[in-house]
Amino acid sequence: MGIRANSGADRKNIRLVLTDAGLRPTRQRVSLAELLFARGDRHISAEGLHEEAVTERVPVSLATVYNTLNQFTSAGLLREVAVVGNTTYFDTNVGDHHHFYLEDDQVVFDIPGKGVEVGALPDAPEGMEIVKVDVVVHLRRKVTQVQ
Amino acid sequence: MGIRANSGADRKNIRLVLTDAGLRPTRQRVSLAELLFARGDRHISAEGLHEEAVTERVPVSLATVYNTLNQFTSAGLLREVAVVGNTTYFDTNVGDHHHFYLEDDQVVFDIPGKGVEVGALPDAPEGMEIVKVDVVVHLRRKVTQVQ
DNA sequence: CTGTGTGCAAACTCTTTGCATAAGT
DNA sequence: ACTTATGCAAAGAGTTTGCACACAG
Repeated sequence: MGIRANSGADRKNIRLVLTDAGLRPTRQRVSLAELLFARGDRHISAEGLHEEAVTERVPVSLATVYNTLNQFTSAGLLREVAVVGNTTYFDTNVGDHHHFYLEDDQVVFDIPGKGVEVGALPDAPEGMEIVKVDVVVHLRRKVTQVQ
Repeated sequence: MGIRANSGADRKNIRLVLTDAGLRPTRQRVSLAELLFARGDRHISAEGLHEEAVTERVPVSLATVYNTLNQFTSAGLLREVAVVGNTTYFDTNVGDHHHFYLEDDQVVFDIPGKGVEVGALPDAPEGMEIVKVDVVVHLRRKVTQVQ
């Protein structure tokens, strides 16, 4: 069912979840999972997570961060968030919910509460099935007149 | 108001629209606009448009295609479509509507008709305003059992 | 003629890959 | 021990940029 911060994202729990997902609980994967799931919902890029790992004295290479994020996503522990741009964001909240994208800062965050209701979903075309629905509300900082 | 194929996307019209947008109607820009707007709604990448231009004997460099697509987007003639991945897709339909993204083929197409209704939009956070809303319904080809 | 646009190649960013080394079970 | 993961550096996409030449008004 994924890793939830408030269910105690401690090492034991994390190792269990990784094992269940068919992923060896290596030092790097456990540490990255801790960083990712310790503080509840996060939206982070590979580069961002790597920097954080370096700061936290977790020895891990950028390539491994990419591998790990993709593996976690395949395992359903993370979800990729669609935004325009060349950077991929990963969301620790796997449930159905949607996102604000602040264009000025290139930052992603959850739309709080029941902010968006996607009404009737379209039927998937013949022979296809819906994998997920991403709603991204693009924001810009309001231009305030200087007085 | 943009360029609409069925309003006659001929050279005269295109030159006018470009001029109104503050863009000089150069050979390349007019030709690219023709390719983009000749056949109604399209979703195309820079690389794809460049290949098409080459096929159509329109002499234009890839860098110019990128420039042009970005300029058209700034001018409101195109709209960027949000999908995960490293390729940016541009949509000739600037109106409010949403997209299917076929993951297997990395192809974008419009959701036909009134397939999606985004209900109440969330309030933009303090000091910000909503620029646009992108809904992307990810599809996968249904796995059919071999018998 | 004057200023803007274009083409080319190089630079840049993000991401993936190949292979030797290290670590998990 | 055996297998899988990691790190490094290099390769690979996609995109942007700098500067000389070409073109539109």
